Amino acid sequence: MEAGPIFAGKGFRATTVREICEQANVNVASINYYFGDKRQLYHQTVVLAREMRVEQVPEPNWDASTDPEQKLLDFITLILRRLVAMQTEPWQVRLLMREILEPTETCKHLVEEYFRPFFNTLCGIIDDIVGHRLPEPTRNKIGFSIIGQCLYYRFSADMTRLMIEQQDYVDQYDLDNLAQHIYLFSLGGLKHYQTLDERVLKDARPADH
Amino acid sequence: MEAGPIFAGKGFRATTVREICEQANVNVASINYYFGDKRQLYHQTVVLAREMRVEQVPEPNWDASTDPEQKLLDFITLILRRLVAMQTEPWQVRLLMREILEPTETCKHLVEEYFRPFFNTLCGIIDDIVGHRLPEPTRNKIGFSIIGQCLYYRFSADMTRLMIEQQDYVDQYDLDNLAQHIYLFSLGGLKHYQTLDERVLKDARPADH
DNA sequence: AACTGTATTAAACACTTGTTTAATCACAAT
DNA sequence: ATTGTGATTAAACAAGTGTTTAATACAGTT
Repeated sequence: MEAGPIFAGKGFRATTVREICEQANVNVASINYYFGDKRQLYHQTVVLAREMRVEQVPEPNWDASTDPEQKLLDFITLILRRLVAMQTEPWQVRLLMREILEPTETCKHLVEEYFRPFFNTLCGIIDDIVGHRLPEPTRNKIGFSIIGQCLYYRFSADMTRLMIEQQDYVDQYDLDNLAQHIYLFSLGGLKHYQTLDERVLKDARPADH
Repeated sequence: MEAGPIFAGKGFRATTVREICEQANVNVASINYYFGDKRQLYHQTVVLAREMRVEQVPEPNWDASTDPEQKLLDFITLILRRLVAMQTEPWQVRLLMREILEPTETCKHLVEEYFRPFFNTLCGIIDDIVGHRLPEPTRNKIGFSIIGQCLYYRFSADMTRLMIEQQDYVDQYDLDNLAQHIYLFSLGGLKHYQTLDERVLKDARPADH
């Protein structure tokens, strides 16, 4: 499968079937013969990318005794490992990133099969740490805050590198360092909610007049 | 300038000069006559988009008495207003987003002229809240955590809408609601650093053996 | 050896792309 | 009225696009 890296690098539109076929040393007609058309090849490639990435970076195994804060750190590390590959960026990541940014039909499939259960796991961890059930929108937003921090280092990686010293990026933005930071920062945010949420929720929703 | 919305919607490559010219009711040769080629038109359009957006959403005016926590809330609101337009997404935002994700030469210009000073303002606010100077990499990462949370709701907006109930999105993810959440969450993260950073920094850097 | 179904190929097809050309137009200055 | 200059146009251009076709090659079966 030579299509992956090319789709990942240039997107669906900018990728030509001729380039793929040349890379794979097959005839231009092969894609239409085997996949129907270019679009279906793309769809198959995205699905494959997700499967490969999940396989490459498996989930941590927790048992009943694993405490929720450790789970949070593990989970953040998992996201960073899966979506935010550091030194070399595997094509699978960039391809999935494109789907998140500009969803095609393929993305619905990704959400149901992968993102939603993934997000639900995170929500469970949040509930465990806070100790009591937050209102669902609040809980979701906390989840998005954690994921958002992680995704930043993928989506904005190129720009971030333009912002800070090259050497700092190598030294201070490795995976464990980032995971540790996001963990600490998010734990702080969570604790803050834990102590404030009753008050805030009461204050934020006065009788609307 | 009819090129903006089209470039924003489909990207440089997928946009055709003929579509732009048709939209603008001018001849296909006009772009080459006025801008040289398609690429230079794109560059001009990005620069214009940034200028328009800054003008559309001006910075808040603070005085010496404004306390830093209020500044943080204002700043988060500013980012959300500028980059994460809610109901209707102006083309300027989507165009700038594309530059962040896949920087062209134009992006270097954006970083120096706009993003870097913007980020420095945020760093100043962080320093004020923490009360003492954090190590620069730590301080930067906190900044990226805050910006990352904001950008999430732009970059992943389409996907987020696939994840949660449509009605919840309308009710619970309006601009003020998000700003309030990101503010609270980030303030918690900051306070956590404020109390832990001396200890963490000592522990995290033992004699390397 | 003849047949069959699949795999592979070069070539052609129909269409779109960004850009260029050369002619025409508008209109102020002479 | 004529000239000159820049704006605007339809047409052409050359290169590239995804897809189709029809011919060929290659197995395995009868």
